[in-house]
Amino acid sequence: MARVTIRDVAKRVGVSEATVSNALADKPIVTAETKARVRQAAEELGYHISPIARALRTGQTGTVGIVVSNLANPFYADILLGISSVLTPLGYQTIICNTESRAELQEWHVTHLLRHMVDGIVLLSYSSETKATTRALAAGVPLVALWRRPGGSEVSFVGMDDPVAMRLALEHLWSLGHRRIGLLRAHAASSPSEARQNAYTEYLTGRGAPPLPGMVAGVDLSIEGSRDATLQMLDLPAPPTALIATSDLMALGVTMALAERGLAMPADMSVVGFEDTFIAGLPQIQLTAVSVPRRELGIHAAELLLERIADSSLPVRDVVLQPGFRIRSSTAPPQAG
Amino acid sequence: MARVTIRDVAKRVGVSEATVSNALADKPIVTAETKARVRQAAEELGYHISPIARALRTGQTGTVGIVVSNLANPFYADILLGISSVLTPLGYQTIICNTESRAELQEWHVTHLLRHMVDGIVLLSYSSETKATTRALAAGVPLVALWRRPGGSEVSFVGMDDPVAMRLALEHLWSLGHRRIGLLRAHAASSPSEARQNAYTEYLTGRGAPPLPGMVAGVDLSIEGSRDATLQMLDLPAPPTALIATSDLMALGVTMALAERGLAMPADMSVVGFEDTFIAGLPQIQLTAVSVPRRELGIHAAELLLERIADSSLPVRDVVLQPGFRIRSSTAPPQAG
DNA sequence: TTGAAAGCGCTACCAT
DNA sequence: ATGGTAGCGCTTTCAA
Repeated sequence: MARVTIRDVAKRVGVSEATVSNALADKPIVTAETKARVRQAAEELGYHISPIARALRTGQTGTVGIVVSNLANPFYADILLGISSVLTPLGYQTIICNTESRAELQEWHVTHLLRHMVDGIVLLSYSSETKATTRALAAGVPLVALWRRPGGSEVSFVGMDDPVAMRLALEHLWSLGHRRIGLLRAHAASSPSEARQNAYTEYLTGRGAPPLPGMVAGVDLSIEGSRDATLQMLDLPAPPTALIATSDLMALGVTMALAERGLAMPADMSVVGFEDTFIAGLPQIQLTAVSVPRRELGIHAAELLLERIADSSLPVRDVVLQPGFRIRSSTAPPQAG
Repeated sequence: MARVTIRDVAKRVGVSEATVSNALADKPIVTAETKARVRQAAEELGYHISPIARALRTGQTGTVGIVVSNLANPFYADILLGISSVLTPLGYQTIICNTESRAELQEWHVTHLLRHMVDGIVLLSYSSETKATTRALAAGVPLVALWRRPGGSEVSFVGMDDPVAMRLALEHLWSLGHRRIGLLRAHAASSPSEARQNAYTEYLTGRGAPPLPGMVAGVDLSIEGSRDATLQMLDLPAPPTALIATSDLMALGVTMALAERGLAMPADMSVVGFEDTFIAGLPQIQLTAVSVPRRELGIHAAELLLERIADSSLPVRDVVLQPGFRIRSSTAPPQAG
């Protein structure tokens, strides 16, 4: 059961290993006839190239790493699906690494991916630039940041138009008559989170209703975190009549808090989510939400990465996708009084 | 920026490459003092082993493959977390492959994992034995099946005690007074699905209430599939008063169907789910469910795999974990009449 | 157009 | 206890 090597094929055809290599790589230098004979023999022997040996020689492994903050979040899972939908058909293996949003795990994973000589890395919701990413760039390994933009440097970026997304949510609520609108934003100091808050402040200020203190809460992405933040907001002297949560999971946290206080949604509180995963569409949830084109985000990230793997001298690029908006039944006009 | 190799370290310390290799592998043959000097030099130069070169030589890559039927299902995501929680700290890279439950993609992924010389493969909800898995075993690559048991052969298996799980659900419903209990099982002819149906039939028959025709539906794992099946059951002359869905997502499909028909849960229909993911616990869902120890399943699978990676002569083993049961508000006594 | 041979970085053997 | 060296399977000059 020993492995079939290029040598076996060469012997079988009666040519050199070099010729087999060139033939299988479909190099123009080899005669069509020789190519045919080589392919035939390879087929018969069940030969397949060893990516490992090839990698040692060329430095190209045919694998790409994906570093993701939370694999168990359906939102990220959908994005991953988008990524592999382009990478897998091309024969790339994807090494998915989960970081639990922990900086040291991010670092660890990127370091290990580099040792394994991945051809490129997608940083999905990566918190910030690190020594490891710097090393990646220095080693010429292309990086694509997705969803969050880590500060600085030579990385391509795929994201959503956050100001537009925020305005979509605000316009909906404003037109329903809401004036005290709270915001639950991601706690981490990431660019999308900040862009959203800026758009939020700008919008409300522009309409003469600048947000009151306590109306913006920075939370982690967990359901519990948003639940707690919501409970705090409900204790404000003039609590919000509507809440914008910048992820579906956060919105679920809001609904938990409301349930605990015996408040009804949307009667007592309107809630707008972000993402619009399948959860938002469940009959019991029916969350009005900004919808994020998850698969498309993944697809674009993969394409940007491939582009730079093919030619690393290409400049980095940014792709910004437009959000949609889906009105369901978690929003309504505020109660009189 | 050329890579630091073992040769550089050897030169620096003034020993041979062989000694460096042995020292870093902590082989007892090397003096403690030499080891110290080698480690020191490696540190100073920023040397790290090349897993690729090592793999070419030893056949061990330090990577394991995970083939999963649906990455976007939070249930499987949780299991993956369990797997990596043991593999990652040990320095293993995990290559996660999504198959969308498609046989040809399963085959494709296993084949590619073998070419990449993974040290072992976890088959998470793998549908059936294939040429690729046979090849894996022939090549001496250990396989662990998780959740579903693919027919035959030399694979370790980690699963749940399905008969017990089913009885937990039935006992709960029976004691509430339900007698017409429907079952939504996975459509595929997998062993757990069948074990559950057998336990179901046996339980009800043993109590003199064998399931009527149409009370068991085989569905795919999607929300829509279960919705459709539920609608059909509701059209039966004597529709069930309770439904057991063998996954949380299926249970959500049931609730969709109920919502469409204007039926209330649990008043008009009790529903028991399987899995008990975070979705089941949401205030709007509150699904009574058999709870599956997802992380533990993953952890055991990883351990079984490591065991056989370390010593492939070890016999395959099975691990069967016990389910829990969580009563929430999707179940109640049947309505009078 | 094809072949011979070097070498990617490492480990395992055999000497010393 | 340490060193020399072959070779894992492949690609890539360079020569023929």
